[in-house]
Amino acid sequence: MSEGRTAQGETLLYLTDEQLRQGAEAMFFAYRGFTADPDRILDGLCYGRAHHRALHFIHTAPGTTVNNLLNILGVTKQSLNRVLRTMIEDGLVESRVGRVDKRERHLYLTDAGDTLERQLSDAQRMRMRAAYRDAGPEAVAGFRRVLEAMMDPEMRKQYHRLREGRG
Amino acid sequence: MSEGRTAQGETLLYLTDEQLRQGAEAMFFAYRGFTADPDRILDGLCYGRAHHRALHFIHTAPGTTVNNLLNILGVTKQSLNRVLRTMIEDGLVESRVGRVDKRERHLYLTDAGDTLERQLSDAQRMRMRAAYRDAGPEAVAGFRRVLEAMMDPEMRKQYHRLREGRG
DNA sequence: CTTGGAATGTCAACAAGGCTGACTTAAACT
DNA sequence: AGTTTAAGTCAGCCTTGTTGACATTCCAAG
Repeated sequence: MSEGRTAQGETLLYLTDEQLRQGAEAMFFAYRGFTADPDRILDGLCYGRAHHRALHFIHTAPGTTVNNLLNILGVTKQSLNRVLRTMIEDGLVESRVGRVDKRERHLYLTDAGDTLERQLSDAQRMRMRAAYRDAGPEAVAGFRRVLEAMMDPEMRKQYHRLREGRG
Repeated sequence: MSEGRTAQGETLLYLTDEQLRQGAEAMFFAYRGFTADPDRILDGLCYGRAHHRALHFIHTAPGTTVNNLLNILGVTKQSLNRVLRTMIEDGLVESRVGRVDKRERHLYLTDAGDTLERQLSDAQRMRMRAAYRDAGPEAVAGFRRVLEAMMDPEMRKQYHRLREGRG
């Protein structure tokens, strides 16, 4: 099992414990880079990574309900409510009572919220664009394939749901 | 700039803002999966993700100094010291005074520490192994290439330094 | 019409794990 | 001898996650 060999004796180098360990380290270091630029921007403001995540997914799925956002982010409503409330107070997010079901709140970005979201995402995308360009299209395809395989099934559903109705 | 076209007019689909946005979402959801299994194990014990990270890198680089570990993890010594102290008290980590420079402390896993590290890493690797197998070797190579391109230069150095003297 | 359940919001308390700043100790360097 | 460096410690703060309890509002089924 820790040999990385099939019954046929064919060596699957990329499945050795050592390779997997290096993959985990790459994931760790890369995620740090992934979040570094938005984090730096948010440092000055009184916001954090949690605010960025909420902004991102409200931008992606405008009009989403609080419950839906909860499932996407995987946090408790109390935790989300804290960041959401400050952003509503600060005029970045608008919460509209649902028309069909008035219990639900639908979330939208205001112009100010859109501006901040754009700023954060631009910073993040700049790094990703450079990484994608360095690695090339085939590598990017593989990157996406492995990431998707690594998700929990629940999260994979969310991921695909978000992609519907876009490109 | 948000068109994803070169000066030659060649469309680089994988560099559109929309593709990059989806990549960011994939990264977010995948990282959740990446940490989910060890987190579940640590839930029962009185440890967290920070302990896992320390265990992992002490395992990877036995005899590392505190300062070195600090740089790898990218946290303050106070933050690291908190998790390190509990694990030393609990007999998972051993701190030996340096022979050449007695100011330094060199960190090693005890047998108990190695056992826990193994347990956590096995859980994490099981998911990665499945993801790697699903995606295939070429995808894995691309995955690694993009992750590496995404790191901060400082972290990329650390990453390579760790790989030296291994496979 | 009433009642049960669902969606949301809120309050309080707590924990993990980051951070800063100040300070000590011991060892090493110059 | 004086300065710098590695490590550890204490105190306090912030963000962001957690539970649990409870209020409100509304839909829908009986």
